Amino acid sequence: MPITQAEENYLKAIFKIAEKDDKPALTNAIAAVMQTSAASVTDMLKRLADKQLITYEKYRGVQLTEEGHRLSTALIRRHRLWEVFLTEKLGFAWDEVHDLAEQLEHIQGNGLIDRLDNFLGNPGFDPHGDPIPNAEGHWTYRNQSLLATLQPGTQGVVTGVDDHSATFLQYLDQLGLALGAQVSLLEQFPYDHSVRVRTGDGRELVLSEKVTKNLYIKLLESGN
Amino acid sequence: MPITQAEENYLKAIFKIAEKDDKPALTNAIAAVMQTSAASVTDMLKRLADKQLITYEKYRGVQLTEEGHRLSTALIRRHRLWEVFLTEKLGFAWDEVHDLAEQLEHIQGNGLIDRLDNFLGNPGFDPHGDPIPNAEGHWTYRNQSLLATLQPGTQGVVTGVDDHSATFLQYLDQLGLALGAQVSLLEQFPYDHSVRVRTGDGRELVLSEKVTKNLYIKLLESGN
DNA sequence: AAAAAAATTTAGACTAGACTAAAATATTTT
DNA sequence: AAAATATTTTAGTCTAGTCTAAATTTTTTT
Ligand SMILES: [Mn+2]
Ligand SMILES: [Mn+2]
Ligand SMILES: [Mn+2]
Ligand SMILES: [Mn+2]
Repeated sequence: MPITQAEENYLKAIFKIAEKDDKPALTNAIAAVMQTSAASVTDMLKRLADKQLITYEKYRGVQLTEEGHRLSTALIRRHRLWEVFLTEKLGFAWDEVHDLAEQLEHIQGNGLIDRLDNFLGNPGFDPHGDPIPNAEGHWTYRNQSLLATLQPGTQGVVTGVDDHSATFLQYLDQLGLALGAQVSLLEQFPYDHSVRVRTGDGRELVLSEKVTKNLYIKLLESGN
Repeated sequence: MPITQAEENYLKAIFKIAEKDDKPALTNAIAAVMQTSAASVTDMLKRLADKQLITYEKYRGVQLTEEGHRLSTALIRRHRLWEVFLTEKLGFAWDEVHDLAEQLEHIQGNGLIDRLDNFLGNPGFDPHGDPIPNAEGHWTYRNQSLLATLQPGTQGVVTGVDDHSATFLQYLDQLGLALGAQVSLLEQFPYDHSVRVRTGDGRELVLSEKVTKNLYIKLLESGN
C-alpha cells in the first residue's frame, strides 16, 4: 500500500507539532495545522495507525512510529531541497517558494532527491534558514537565538526566521534583512520591547517585538 | 473549479490520439492509452464535457475544445521541459525520465514553467527528440522521416523515436544510436525489411524492421 | 464532586475516480 | 436485412478524503 500525499502531509504536520515539545500531538492541533476539521483528522489518524506510521490512543493524541518519523523527515528533506532549487536555480524569491515546494515534495522517484541534492551542492539549509536533513535523516544543528533573547552590545548574522509568512519575508526584504545580513544590537526599549540595531551596511533600524521574536541570529565571536 | 491531475491526463491522451488523424477520439482508444476501463472513460468524458474542455457526442467520440487544446498543449510543454531538466541537469538517462515527468507535469505555479524553460535555455526538443511547444502553444516542426522510408545511399542524423519504451531506448544505447548519431543507409534486405547502416564512427549495423519503423532520421543535404 | 466547557469521536453524507456486470447502440458479416 | 459482433453507456458498488451535526469523553471551573 503506497503512501498518499494526504498521508504524507499529515505526517509532516504531526512531526512539526511534536518537534516543539515531546508530548503526543493532539487532534485539534493537527486540525489547526492542516486547516481541516477535527473529524477529518480522526479519520486520518485511524488510517495512519493502520499503516503503523503513528501510535494512536483515543482522546490521548498520537506519536510517530520509527517509520513515520523516517517518512516525515524524508518529506521535509524533499521540501527544503526543492525550495533551494526554486530560489538558487530558478530565481524565485524566498517568499514565493513554499506552495510550489508543497507540491514538489510529493514527487516519487528512485534517485531523484539524491541527484537533486547533488546538483544543488548538498546544501545544509533552505532559503528560510531551516536545516535540511541528509539522506540518512540526520540534522545539522546551528547555534542561533531569537533576536529578542540577545543582550545589547552583541552582534551576529541573520540565519533564519520563525514566521515563514510571505508578508514577514517581504517586510524583511524591505528592511534589507536577508539571510546573512549583519546586525548589532544597540539597545532595547522596555516600553514596547522594540530594539534598535545597526545593519552591516551601516544603517540603523528599529525593530518591533514581533520582528525580534521571529528572527534568528547567530552570534559572532565578538573576540579581539 | 480547478482542473485535476486525472483530467489533465485524459486531455493529453485525447490530444495524442487526435494528433494522428483528425477524427474524434473514441472511448476504447482513450481507455487503451489510459489503461483503464471504457466505463471509467465514459465517466470522465462527461466531466470534461461539463467543463467545456471537450465536445462529446454519445457513441461518436470526443474532440478537444479550444480550451482543452490549450491545456493539453501546456501539459505536454511541462512534461517535456521537466524531461530536459532531468536529463540535462540531474543526469538521468533518456529511458528513466518519463515516469518522473509524468508527475512533475502536474505541478501548478505562476511563472514556474517559464522560469524552468529559461533556466534550460529554451530547448526546442526533449530528450526523445519530441518538440516542445513554446509558451504560446506553438510548435516547431522538423523534417524527419522514419528510417524505414529512406532510400539506400541517403545519410542523416538520428533525431527522434516513435517507440518511447525503456527497452527500445536502452537497445539504442547499446547500439550507440543516441540522438545526434550519424547514419548512412547502405542497403535494404527485402526478405525481412531489415537494413544495413554505417554509423558516424564507422561501424556497420544491421537494424530490424521494428527498429527502422521507430527511428526518426533527419536527412543531411547530401550535397557535393 | 458536580456542573460547565473543551476536546474528541462517531454517524451519516458527499465527491472524484475507479471497478464489474448488464443494457443499449453501432458496425460488420452473412 | 437479419444476425452476429464490437463498442459504448448505464447501473450499481467501492475507497479516499472531506464535511456537518450529534454523541461521547476529558478537562476545567465552581
Ligand atoms: Mn516551505
Ligand atoms: Mn523553507
Ligand atoms: Mn515522457
Ligand atoms: Mn519525452
